[in-house]
Amino acid sequence: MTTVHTAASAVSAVSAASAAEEKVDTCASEAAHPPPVARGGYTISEVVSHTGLSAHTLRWYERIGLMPNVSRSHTGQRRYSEADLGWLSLVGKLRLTGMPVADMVRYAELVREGEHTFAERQHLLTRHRENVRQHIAELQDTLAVLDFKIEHYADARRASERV
Amino acid sequence: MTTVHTAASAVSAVSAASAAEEKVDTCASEAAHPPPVARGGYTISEVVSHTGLSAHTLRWYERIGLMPNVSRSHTGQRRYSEADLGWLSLVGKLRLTGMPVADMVRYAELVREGEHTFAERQHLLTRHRENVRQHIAELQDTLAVLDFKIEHYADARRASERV
DNA sequence: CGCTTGCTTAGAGTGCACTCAAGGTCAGTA
DNA sequence: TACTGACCTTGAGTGCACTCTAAGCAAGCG
Repeated sequence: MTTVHTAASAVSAVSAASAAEEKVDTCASEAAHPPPVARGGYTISEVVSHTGLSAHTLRWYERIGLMPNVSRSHTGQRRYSEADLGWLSLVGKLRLTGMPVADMVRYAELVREGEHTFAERQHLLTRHRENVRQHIAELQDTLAVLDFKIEHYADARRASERV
Repeated sequence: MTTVHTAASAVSAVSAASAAEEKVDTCASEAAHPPPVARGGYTISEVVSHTGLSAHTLRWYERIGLMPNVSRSHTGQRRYSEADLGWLSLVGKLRLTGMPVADMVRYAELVREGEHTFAERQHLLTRHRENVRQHIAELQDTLAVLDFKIEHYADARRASERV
């Protein structure tokens, strides 16, 4: 039960939203089955059930600058946009692949700073991609060992049952 | 990210050594370059440089029951055997693939308890193998996103330079 | 009106996996 | 003999990523 246990599947549900990414059209239908956007965006509890992250974590992400510019209702409650969900999906992927929060915060800063940071963003992601590739190799290496050992135990058990 | 960042490359150095699984002959020349086994095993600092783990960590592994039965010199210093290095290599792999230390300790207990724990050992490793497989899938999912974004930044930069 | 539910904040607490500190023993060398 | 350096122990400290607490505000309902 390390960091990965809560909401792995839920986060991948969000990742579908991230494919859409940036330009979200704000002009959806207004009355029927009022989509969250008609009320100004998703509430925090909607985002919780959508992503599997806790409300605490969502607020904490905002506090540390990882989830900036979430808009508010007239009573100060958070209203998440589709773009916010897309960003959360990316953050979820980076998190699940072991990027430190500090690096994600740095990336978020770069995004806020505009297009002149493309080079650094590319560099940051490229570095992370290398880490991910290496980690995949380690995992596959381990998979081979696990296969071997599991087969070994299975063999030994079959042999002992036959006696 | 948790757990993965320190000493990743160094541990893979161990796995190379364990791949060899050198059956060291104890009857080597006594004076010249005495092999560690001739002195009763590897010292902790030799294991440190071999594995990339810190001496602190090696002692801590022993304290928590993850690295049992390390023999000692007549002055009480640790002497690691080849088998210990092999075990350490496995532990390194499990650790790099995110198995909680508690589970590794449990596995170590089962190994100590003997052959009647084969079923539970197999179960434990099988469960971990599933986690590893799922994690690989997540990593590859993320890799696709990273490729897409990196290419996007590269394109944008090429375009802006052409202007 | 009171109650519940759901949200707000800043700051403190938790769990994991180390990582270090303090004080000590022992072998080898000047 | 004095010193150096590698090793020993127990217990405390660190960094990360959450996770929870406490106190309070606002809306909806019987």
